[in-house]
Amino acid sequence: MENIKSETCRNGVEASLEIIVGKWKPIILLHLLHGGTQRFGEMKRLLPNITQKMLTAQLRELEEQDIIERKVYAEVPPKVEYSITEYGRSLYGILQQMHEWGVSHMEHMAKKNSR
Amino acid sequence: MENIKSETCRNGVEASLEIIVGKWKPIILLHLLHGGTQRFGEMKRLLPNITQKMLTAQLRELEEQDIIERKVYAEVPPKVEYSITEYGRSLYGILQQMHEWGVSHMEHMAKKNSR
DNA sequence: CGGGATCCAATCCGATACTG
DNA sequence: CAGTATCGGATTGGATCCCG
Repeated sequence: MENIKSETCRNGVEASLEIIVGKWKPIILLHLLHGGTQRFGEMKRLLPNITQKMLTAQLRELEEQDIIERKVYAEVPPKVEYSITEYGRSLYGILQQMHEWGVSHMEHMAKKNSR
Repeated sequence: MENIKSETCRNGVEASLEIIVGKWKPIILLHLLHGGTQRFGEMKRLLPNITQKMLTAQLRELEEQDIIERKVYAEVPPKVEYSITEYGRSLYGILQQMHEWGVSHMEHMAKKNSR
C-alpha cells in the first residue's frame, strides 16, 4: 500500500473485485474449492436458485480469467467438468479472510440493529 | 471454511462484498485509510471523475455500515468531515490482500494476452 | 459548501423457449 | 446434458438542476 498516488492500490483492489464480484461467483468458487471437480449438472443442483444462463455466464467469465478449467468430453450425452486451476487456488486466502471478516460483521450489524 | 453446507462461508464472503463493492468504495476507503480525516470537498478533488451524487451515496452507505464516521460542523459555510472508524480499520487486511493479489493478477493477464 | 431531486442510459439478472 | 437466444424487469451509475 506504499504507492497510493499512482493508484496501484486502487487498481489492484479493483482487479481482485472483478474476479469475485458477481451474484454467484463466490459460492461457485467455494463449491469448487471444497468439492473438487464437478459437472455442470452437479453445480446446478448445488445452486438451486441459479438459472442455466447465469451459471454458464459466470463459469465462462471465471474460465476466461484462468480461475477455473472447463473440460469437455466428446460423448453422447455431453459431459463437461469444471475445476479450480492452480492459479485459481491462489484466491483461497482472500475468500478465507473475507469469510472471517464477513461473519464477524454480520454479528456486528445484528447487535447494532437490536439496540 | 469448515461449514460449507450451512453456507456460512458464502454468506460471510457476501457480507464482506457488500461493504467493498461499489464503483468508488475501495478508493474512498484507501484515501481515508491513508490520508486520515477529510472534508467532502477534499475527497471530491481527490476523485476527479466522481459526481457529487455518487460520492454522497457511497459515503452514506459506508456510514450506515459503521465503516466511516460523518461529522457535521454547524458553521456557515457548512463543513463536513469523514473519517475511518476503528471498526472500519479492520477492513485493512482484506484490502491489503486484495491489492497484492490484484497486482499479480494484472501481471498474469498481461502475460496471457501477450502470448 | 455539501448536499437533495430528477431524469436517463447502461448493465445485470431472471424467466422462458429452443437445440445439437 | 449442457448449453444458446430472446425478452423484459430491476438495479446501478451519470448528468443536470436546485437548495439552505
